[in-house]
Amino acid sequence: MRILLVEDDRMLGDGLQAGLTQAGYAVDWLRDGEAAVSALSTESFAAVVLDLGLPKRDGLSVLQWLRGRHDATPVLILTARDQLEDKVRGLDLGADDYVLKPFDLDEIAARLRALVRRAHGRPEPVLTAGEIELNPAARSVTRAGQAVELTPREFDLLHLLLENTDRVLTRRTLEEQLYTWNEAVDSNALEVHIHHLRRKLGNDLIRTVRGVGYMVPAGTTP
Amino acid sequence: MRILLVEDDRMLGDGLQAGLTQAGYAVDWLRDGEAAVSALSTESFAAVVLDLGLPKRDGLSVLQWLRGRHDATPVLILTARDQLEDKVRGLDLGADDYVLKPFDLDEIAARLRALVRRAHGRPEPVLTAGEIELNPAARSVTRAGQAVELTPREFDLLHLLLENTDRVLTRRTLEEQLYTWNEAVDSNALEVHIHHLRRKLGNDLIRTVRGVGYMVPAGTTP
DNA sequence: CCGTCTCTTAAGGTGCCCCTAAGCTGACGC
DNA sequence: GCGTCAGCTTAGGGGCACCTTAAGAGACGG
Repeated sequence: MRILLVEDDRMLGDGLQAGLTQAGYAVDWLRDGEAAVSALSTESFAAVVLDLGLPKRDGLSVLQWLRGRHDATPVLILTARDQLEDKVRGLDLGADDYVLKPFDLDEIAARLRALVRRAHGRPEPVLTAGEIELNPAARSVTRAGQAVELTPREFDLLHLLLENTDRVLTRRTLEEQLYTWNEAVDSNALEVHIHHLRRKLGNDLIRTVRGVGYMVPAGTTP
Repeated sequence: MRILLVEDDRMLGDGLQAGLTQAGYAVDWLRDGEAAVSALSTESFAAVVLDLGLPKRDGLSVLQWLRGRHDATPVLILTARDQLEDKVRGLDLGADDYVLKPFDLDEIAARLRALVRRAHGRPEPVLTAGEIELNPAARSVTRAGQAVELTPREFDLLHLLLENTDRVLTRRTLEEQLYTWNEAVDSNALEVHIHHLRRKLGNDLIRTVRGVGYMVPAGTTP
């Protein structure tokens, strides 16, 4: 289990590295924010232990950058007790947990374990097509990383299409799935929803197969 | 099971000692902070019941000293209702639980039991979402560092939601978890509790997913 | 036994979503 | 090039899910 430790204080860093190594982690120790960003952009870690006061690039900035590229690597923040403001801002920026100075090594190890378990334990299945991503658990959709708001019907319809990429779904099939039982619609409601989806997600995503139905091509944008 | 009681009030201390002894604990009762530090540095206890207003050395100071030497002995803090600030600081300093004056002996005994049990395993991590923090052990919630009082139902509901951030929980799921199979409520009780939570914690925390249920987004507020 | 706190129930209001419908556009066949 | 048809686009009204509020039932402690 490889983790990244970012801490500029020599004494603290040394102690943390020793302790975390003892706890069974493979620890990479860097001293400034820029090095951290560089490492995080090329390598993968099970978690990051991040001090806030860093040379060259602040810890919060590193965190923000990390989350900005949709990297969900668990981040444990080290902060002084009197800097509650930083703590709150860190959590807002997407930190997973924090530990106050002075540190308890056991506590840090325990929290790391919890973080890794939480992050690793449930990989949420995500459906993708081109730049579109759909997360069924969160009922959320993103386009090129940007969140897109869909209504329930729109979401269900897109969900169906993404579960059957590269396969044409007939209008009949779609309506049967969307409208349970007997509330069959006798209008062009389906077309309207397709239209709304295209407005929000781009015209290239859903292809019309004339006389049959609709299809979403798999893989990258065709 | 030996525990340390630190309380300067004669009446209170006497009552607590009697009650806790009755509950099956071996109780050492000390009257001031310095004596407590002295005892804690040489002896081992299954838990500490700590009043905050103490002669010679303040309770919080004792707690800080204890945690400073990486002693993970469970600490239950006794505090007056109007000193919420102390409570929050105590939890930040590593207290495991707190009880408000006036005390209920049964409650204290129960919490002690829970503390000791948990000490053998691992403390539950704090759940966070945005500026909200929930401490399952203490059953406490803070918003931007400020303590927020929740009723039991409200707390349980929030707990469920925070354990599943970024995942939509259906109304059905929530009701099944909140109300043990004996009785499913056939009203909008859930909606009312959601409403109350929003009043206390802000409207942005809990998102309605129409036709499905509720969800609290992890990390920053979208 | 009374006051307080909490939870449920119920009613009324509201905003959003979804269907409908009707006109429009582009494709295909002749 | 024109007719026809499938699908596209737009707008509006109605319904329903959810919100909000208030009050009574129940639990608990004094």
